[in-house]
Amino acid sequence: MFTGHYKNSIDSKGRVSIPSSFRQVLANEGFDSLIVTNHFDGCLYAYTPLSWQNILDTVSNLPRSKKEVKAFQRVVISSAVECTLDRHGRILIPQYHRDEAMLQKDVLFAGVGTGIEIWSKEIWDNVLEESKEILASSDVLAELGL
Amino acid sequence: MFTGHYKNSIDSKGRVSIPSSFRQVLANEGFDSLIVTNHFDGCLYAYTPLSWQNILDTVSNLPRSKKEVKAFQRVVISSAVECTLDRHGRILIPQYHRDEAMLQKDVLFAGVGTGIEIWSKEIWDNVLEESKEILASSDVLAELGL
DNA sequence: GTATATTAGTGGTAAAAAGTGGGAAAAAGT
DNA sequence: ACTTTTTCCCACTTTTTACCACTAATATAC
Repeated sequence: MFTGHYKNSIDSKGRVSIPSSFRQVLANEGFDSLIVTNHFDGCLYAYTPLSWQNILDTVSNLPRSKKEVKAFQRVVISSAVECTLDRHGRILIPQYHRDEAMLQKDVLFAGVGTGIEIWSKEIWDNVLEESKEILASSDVLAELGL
Repeated sequence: MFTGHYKNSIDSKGRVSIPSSFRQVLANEGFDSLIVTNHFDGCLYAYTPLSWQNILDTVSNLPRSKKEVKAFQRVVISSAVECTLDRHGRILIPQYHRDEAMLQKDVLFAGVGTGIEIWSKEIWDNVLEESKEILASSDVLAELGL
């Protein structure tokens, strides 16, 4: 499970270090790569190879005639890249993903349990505030038993 | 069960001693670490590894498409860090948590049964007063069977 | 009541790990 | 065959972690 959040910086080649805590989670599962995809709300989302396979399996059993399925395939699946960690624990994020998520300098990695959200620091700050408000003004937590 | 409250001081590196009474509770359960998270009302909240695992399990079975679930993941899960006690019984509280809870010098640990609230002493004093007033001016307790 | 032993809490330093930047070799594309 | 892009490797800086020493407080023994 990925938890915690960390800020690292992306260099001119598009390389960023994966926070070491996340690398340990990966290593425990026996992996040395992440699947990075678009996440249609301003961030990128990184899956472990295992959890990505689950997504692929789920989708392949859905009817392509449904327009939402097609949309998912086009946005998420066709943007997915397997990024292998280099010997210092960095991945290379393709240009189109950097553009999509507006990654320029400070990159924020947020562990959200089964995966990792990848944000531009500035955008993350705003999203986090919004999220706090959502939690504060809602009884969902109680309903969920949290 | 964590009970009582204790004041310790945080140093420039972000280290604080966990009150020894709490350490004994942890040790009895066979643990030497706490999971520290945001508690979106001015304090931090520390779980035992066991009770934190329950939270994770609950959340990982919820649909990420719901906005409250995402909010919870972003605020709570992506703020969670496992803090291992050093040989003197201290934990290291990350900068972002210190900022969030405005921990500067005096840190107050309040045992609230299943977990521990971590407050800046000054804020705690106020919250405690407010809490007393809430109790004094309400019959909810009776309704709750207390 | 004083002295001694034990435990709790605090602060600093040195070693290790994590993160960052650049250059050379290899591969791909033209 | 040459240019451009990508990948791999090395060197450096910063941060983190582990270790050690000290003070204060509490409890125990005389």
